Amino acid sequence: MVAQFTLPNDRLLGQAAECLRALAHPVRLKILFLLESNRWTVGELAEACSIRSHVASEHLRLMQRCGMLSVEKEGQKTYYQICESQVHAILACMREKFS
Amino acid sequence: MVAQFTLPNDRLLGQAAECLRALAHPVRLKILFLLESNRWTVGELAEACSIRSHVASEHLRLMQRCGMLSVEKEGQKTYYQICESQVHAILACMREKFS
DNA sequence: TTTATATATCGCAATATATCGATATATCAA
DNA sequence: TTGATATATCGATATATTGCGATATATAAA
Repeated sequence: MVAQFTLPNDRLLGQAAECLRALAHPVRLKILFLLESNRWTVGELAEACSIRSHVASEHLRLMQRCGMLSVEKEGQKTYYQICESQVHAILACMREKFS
Repeated sequence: MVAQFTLPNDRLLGQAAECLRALAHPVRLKILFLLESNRWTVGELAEACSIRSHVASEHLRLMQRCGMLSVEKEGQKTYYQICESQVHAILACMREKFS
C-alpha cells in the first residue's frame, strides 16, 4: 500500500512558503527556541539575542502576522509566546537535525 | 516537571536558518511535495511546476547543497529525491497546517 | 504635567535572493 | 562525426529582506 498525497494548490504553497520564510532567520529561530518553554518580553528577547529592541520588535511582528506568535500586553511590557503546535514540531525537527 | 531545552549555538542557528530558507519558496515546496513519494527528473519537475528546466535545476541544486536532496544520474536523466527524514516531517507539518 | 521606560513604526541604504537569456557540458542516437 | 536532448552554470538585472537611525505611541512614575 503506497501513500498517496494530494498536492497543495498554489495559494497554499505560497502561504506555507511565507510561514517558513518567517522561521528562516537565525535571530528569529533563536527567539523561537527561547519562547519554546516560556513567554518573553520584547526587551528580554532583545537582550538574549544581543540586538536592539526595535529590531526584535520587527522580527516578532513578522512572526505574529504569520499566526505563529500571540501577544499579551501587561502595563508597559509586551509578552510574546508561541501559539501554534507546528512551530514546536519544526523546532523539534531542527533540534534533531542539528545536535 | 518542566522540559529544559538547551539553546543551539549561533553557528547551528545559522545552518538551521539556511535549511529553512531552502524550503521557504513556493516552487521549492511544490518540488518537495512532488518528491514526497517518488524520485523525479529535473525535466519532469520543471513541467509539473510550469518553470524552465534550468530554473528547476537551480532550485534543486540549492536544496541538494543543504543536504536534503540526493541525486542519481542515469544516462541523460538526473533523478532527485529527498534524503532527509526531517524534510518529510516538515512537509507533514505544512500539510497539517494548510489543509 | 514632565520624564522615563517599553514597544512599535517609518523611510532608507545595504545585502541577499530570484529569474532571465546565453552558453556550457554531457549523453545518446543517427 | 553531427545533431538532439537533458541538465548545469554564468552574468546581469529585478525584487525582497534586513538592519539602521529617527521618531511615534503608550504606560507608568515623579
